[in-house]
Parts: sequence; structure tokens; C-alpha cells
Amino acid sequence: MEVVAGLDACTTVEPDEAKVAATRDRLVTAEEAVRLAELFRLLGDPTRAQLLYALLEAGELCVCDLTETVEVSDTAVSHALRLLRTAGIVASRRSGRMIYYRLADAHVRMLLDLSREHLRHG
Amino acid sequence: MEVVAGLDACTTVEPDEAKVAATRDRLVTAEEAVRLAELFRLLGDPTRAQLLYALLEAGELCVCDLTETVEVSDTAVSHALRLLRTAGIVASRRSGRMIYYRLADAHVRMLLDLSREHLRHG
DNA sequence: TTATCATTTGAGCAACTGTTCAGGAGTTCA
DNA sequence: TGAACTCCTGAACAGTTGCTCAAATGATAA
Repeated sequence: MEVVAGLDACTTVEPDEAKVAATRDRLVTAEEAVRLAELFRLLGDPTRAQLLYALLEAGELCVCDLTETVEVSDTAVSHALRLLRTAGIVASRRSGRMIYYRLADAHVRMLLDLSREHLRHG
Repeated sequence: MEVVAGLDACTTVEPDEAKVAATRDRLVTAEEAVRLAELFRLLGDPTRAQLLYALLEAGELCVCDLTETVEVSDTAVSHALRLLRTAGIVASRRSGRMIYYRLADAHVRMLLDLSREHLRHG
């Protein structure tokens, strides 16, 4: 810690300081990194991932259908959905006593698609 | 738990069982979901995210440059890089006493790009 | 109203995560 | 050889995570 403007190490072999400085300028800020990590972290749980892929396929599903599709308890699903909803990743709509969830972000949809590609033909 | 073939709930209002069954067929398996979540989980930490974005910008950086770019201890960087290396997300190359790291996966590069888009113009 | 259904909420807890610390391994140079 | 440098490893510890359980909404039906 406490390396605020510390640019005084690792110059023994090659002067990579220029590269480091250039990288720093174009780099995501620490704050942006936190927000990006937050997004990935939300996708980084098997239960939440399955829920999201189910919504990606089905378009819209109620909690009980999601509970059935992913095989975990309804409360676990609800807790998971709350996190995703708070982050703006999914949105909900009430119809009678059921609540239907859907993906709420085009970029997330692309992320899910792309990473599935990575897994299957990567 | 213990809902192995349980298809007997939530048919009160609409018969969504067909939708659930169809979704299940095209859905990622539980095993795939675990692997996908594992990938996202690795991106889902501020330190690792910053390291990856630094590599995305710079192409290749040694550990000491990464330590300087991201402001955490060298051991923390090393631990983080080991996780990413084990998962095949980054690769390393030794040159003298330095070890240079680079992104090792085109899909991951796209994921990083896409999510940055999401953050900045989403 | 009462009963039932679908979903949510909050507390509690076991399991996991990321960091620091101390020490070790491999490389270069005098 | 030995010292200096770059990086890695393992243990330990605080903080976080995701689940279960019990209880509470909100909505429909009798």
C-alpha cells in the first residue's frame, strides 16, 4: 500500500516504465474495476448462472418455473434473484400471484452467449 | 431438494410445463453452469479484473509491472495470477528473472471488452 | 372471512475467498 | 561463491458468500 506515485522499481533489465504509464492511462480505474468485478461476480455462481441461462432461453419465467428448472430451493432462488434484480441484471413483472423474471440487459445477454461459446467451441 | 423428476407444481394459472421442459432441453447442464460460473467467478474480483484489463491494454507485462499498475502487494498479484494461469485465462513466459504474463484466451478478451462497453456506454 | 398459493425476507451458520506474513526457489551478476 | 532481485508457495486469519430455516407478505379462491 501507500504507493501513490511510486514509479521507481523494476527498471533493472528493460525500462518498461513507459509501457506501465501508457497502460495506466488507458486502464480501467480502480473504481471501474470494482464495478466490472461486481458484474462478473454476480454471474460467477452456479445457481445464478443457471437462472440467467434459463431466462436467456425461455425469455421469461416465474419463480416456481425457475425453481423447477434449476434444482435448488425456492428461497435460494429468491435470494439469488434479488441480487440480480438489485444489480439491474434481471427485471420482474407481477401477474396474479406469480412474478415473472426476464433478462434486463442486452450486454449481459451477450456476455452469457459469448461465454457459452467459449465453453462449447473454445 | 429431492426434486429429481418433479414436474407437478405451478400449473394453477398457466400450463408452463411445456415451456419449462423446452427450456430444460436447450439449457446449459448443471455441470456446464458450474464451469461457466467458474469462469465468471475468476473475473469477479477487483484485483484480478484490473490485472486482466492491464494485460488487455499492454499485451504483455511482468509481475513487477503488474504490481505497480494494480496497487496491491506482489504476493497478492502472484496468488491472483496463479488462479488465472491454472484456469488457462492467462499464460506466462520467462525472460531472465522476470515472468511476463499475457491473456491466453480470445473469448475472455472479448468478454472483457464487452463488459467494459457495458460499463461505459450501457 | 379463512385457506391456500407464490414469493419474499431476515437470521444464523458452514464453507469459501483474498489478503498478509514468513520463507523458499530460480536467475543474474560481481 | 554469495548477494541481490523477481517471483512463487503455504499457512493463517478476517471478511464474505450462499444456503437453510422459520416467519411474513401479497394475491387469489372458497
